[in-house]
Amino acid sequence: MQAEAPGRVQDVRRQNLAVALGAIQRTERSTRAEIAARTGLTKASVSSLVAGLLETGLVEEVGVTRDGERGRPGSGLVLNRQRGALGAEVNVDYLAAGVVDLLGEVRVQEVVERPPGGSPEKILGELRALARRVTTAADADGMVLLGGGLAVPGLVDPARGLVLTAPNLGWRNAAMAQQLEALLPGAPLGVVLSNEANSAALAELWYGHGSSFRDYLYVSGEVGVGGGLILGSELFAGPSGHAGEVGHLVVQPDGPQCSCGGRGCLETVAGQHAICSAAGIDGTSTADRMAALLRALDAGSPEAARAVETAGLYLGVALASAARMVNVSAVILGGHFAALQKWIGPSLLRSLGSYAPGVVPADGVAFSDLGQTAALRGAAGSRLREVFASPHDLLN
Amino acid sequence: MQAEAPGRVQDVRRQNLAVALGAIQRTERSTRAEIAARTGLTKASVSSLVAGLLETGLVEEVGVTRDGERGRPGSGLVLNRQRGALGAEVNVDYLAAGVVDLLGEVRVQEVVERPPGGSPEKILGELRALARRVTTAADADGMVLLGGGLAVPGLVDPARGLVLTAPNLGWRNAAMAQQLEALLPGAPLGVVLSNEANSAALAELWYGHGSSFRDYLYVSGEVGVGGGLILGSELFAGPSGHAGEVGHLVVQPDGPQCSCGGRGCLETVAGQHAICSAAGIDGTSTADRMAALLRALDAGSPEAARAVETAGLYLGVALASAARMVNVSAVILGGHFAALQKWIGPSLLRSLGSYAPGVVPADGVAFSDLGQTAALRGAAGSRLREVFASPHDLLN
DNA sequence: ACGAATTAGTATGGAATCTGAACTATATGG
DNA sequence: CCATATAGTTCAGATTCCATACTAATTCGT
Repeated sequence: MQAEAPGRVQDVRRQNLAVALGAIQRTERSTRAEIAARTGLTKASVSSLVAGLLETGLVEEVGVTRDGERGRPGSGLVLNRQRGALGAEVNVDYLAAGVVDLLGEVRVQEVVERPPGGSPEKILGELRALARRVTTAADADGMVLLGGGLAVPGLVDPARGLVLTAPNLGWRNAAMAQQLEALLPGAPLGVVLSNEANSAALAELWYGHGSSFRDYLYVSGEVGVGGGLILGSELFAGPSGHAGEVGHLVVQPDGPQCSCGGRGCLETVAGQHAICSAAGIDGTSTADRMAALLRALDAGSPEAARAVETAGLYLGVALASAARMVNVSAVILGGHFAALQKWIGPSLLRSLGSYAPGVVPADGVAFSDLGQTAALRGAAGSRLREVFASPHDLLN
Repeated sequence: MQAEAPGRVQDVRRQNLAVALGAIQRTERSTRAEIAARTGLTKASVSSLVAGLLETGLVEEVGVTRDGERGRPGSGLVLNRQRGALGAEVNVDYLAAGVVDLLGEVRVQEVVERPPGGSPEKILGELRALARRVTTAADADGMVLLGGGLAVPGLVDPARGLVLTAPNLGWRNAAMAQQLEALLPGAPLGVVLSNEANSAALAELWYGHGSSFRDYLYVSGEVGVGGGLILGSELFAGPSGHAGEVGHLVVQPDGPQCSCGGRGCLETVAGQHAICSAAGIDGTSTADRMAALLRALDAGSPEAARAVETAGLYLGVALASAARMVNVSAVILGGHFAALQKWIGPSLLRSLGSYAPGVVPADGVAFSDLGQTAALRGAAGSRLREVFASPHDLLN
């Protein structure tokens, strides 16, 4: 019995605005009558709700549509493609920004490679310039941006605009509320932080394999191994916001020390550094080493193949446990795991089948094909989702 | 965007009835004015809501209460202790039933030891006789039972009244909707099935260490190792209802075969059978063997101590992973783990600290002291919680 | 002992919002 | 060109909340 807030009569309208908007979102073109039929609201209510939605600017009335054969045609209602959200990502060796419209389509997008390192202020300055280019382009297209999301590879506190820790960026307790606001000055919903793996998991839901799975564990293979958990088509963040972190599940009780202080974590055998080292590959930057690893695999290097196979084996151990723990039957692999699909897939499947038979079937394992801008899309998408969840907030 | 139901004006009242009832539940004795102050509802609304609650019979008006110094005293409102729910449990070697009132107090309770084995029909026949004794006693006390819960050590489908699998009972796809109804004929909310570990986890929340933790993993050590996950003071069941099953997390990638088909599961090293075997203890029944184990430990047997220590070590491995996966920082151990607290505690803490330092601190590890009737209380309690969540349903 | 002050609870009117039924608007089809 | 069908609007009625005013019951101060 947590402190439940009392309901007001007005809350009913809040909810029904969202219900009506949801109905419009789910089809290419709706009419009021259709919305009434699908939601169970009366025509009268829908009329009134649609009037409200038109006022928010989220919905547009387009010409008449003849749906059936006889009778008066309805007037078409569609989502306004001139409304959208900014998505951005700071990662170890690149910055990215883009604009996604209400239909979920990426309208503008730009990725800038950059050498690793730099203070939060410096990097956000660069990102700001990038964001300005992107939003200016969107503006020229007549778009209005309602809010934005910024994904970073680390733990965040979205409410306070704080990056708690981002080990691979070298950030710790970075307060960035002001810089976030500066990315999208005056936007109704502001810009909020999110975790890169979580955003990528959501991008997968909306733009990737989400059509096949409602519940899955997304595993992002970067320098570290991150994770995002999608349950019931929603991100499940856990009590303090970082559930799904598979990178530090214990897969080798007597394995090597991990940077987290633990021992035998998945990351120590399946992270990019670990795989490259095991394959005997070195180089200056991580990106270079990964490229070299792929070349070695293509060239048929048995050493490289064995390194990746081992990673797949332990990935299977971790995913077997993880899937049982949260009761999901699907896994989506992104980042370097997606790039290594051909080589890591077989040992992963074998391992999953042997450690948790029947839990994650072979067709429950998928590899992402969203590429580098997954997190950006997820970050923007989650802000759009907020809009869909409470359109009322856009009515002054 | 799942199919959201439209809201009606009446739903506001549904919610506010629950809010008002919640306010009454949280204090020993309330007045209308107090409820208004605490919930934010107006006095007028509270008056009307309380009238409704009185009609459900869940709340009683008791004499006037002088709360402050001056002014008209309020009329006291308390939960009706004559309303309650039946809780029952079928376990490998005992049956249990009891009645819990709205205050959460156990009013009647009875446990019957019985030899393992028997068809679902036979066992539910015995349980029915037990339930009748208990409900008759409650009836004599003037109690009205609104519903009931039956906990079983296995996976259940509460909606269809089905026990999917209960390996230690030897049940599989047992349909028991009729027998459930017969346990409490004509009760407004019927009797529903639940998983034993989940119910025990909830009992811990309401009657045990729940006052210290809002988020924790409960681990039930029985013949198998079960688990229940509490997040935000709610049971988290996962997409298909069996999240939190720590018994089959992989703790030894090259460990022995498990009955689940996997390999190196926690259950193969920390289940009752596994511990007793490792300690070199045999006997006819599991209960006998556990008793012998405790005697051996008390007598200082190094073999027994080592067996339990090993179990604690691997329990730590599993819990380190589990806690990270769902992002909780507390663990409550029940069943034989509670009984073995003195011997298993140190190695468990050591292991947790070494595999996931900082994730589950030492004061995040607690041992249950609810004993055998935890599941019964949890099962009844969850039905009562339903009543508190929607008192409206009890109005004609 | 009695009125002022204080607090509890109820009654009444107004606002928001849904429903249902009646009504208007605009098509198709013989 | 009128019957039929479908879309959308209007309006009265129901529900439930809030705000305010009112009545009820008690303590405090003189």
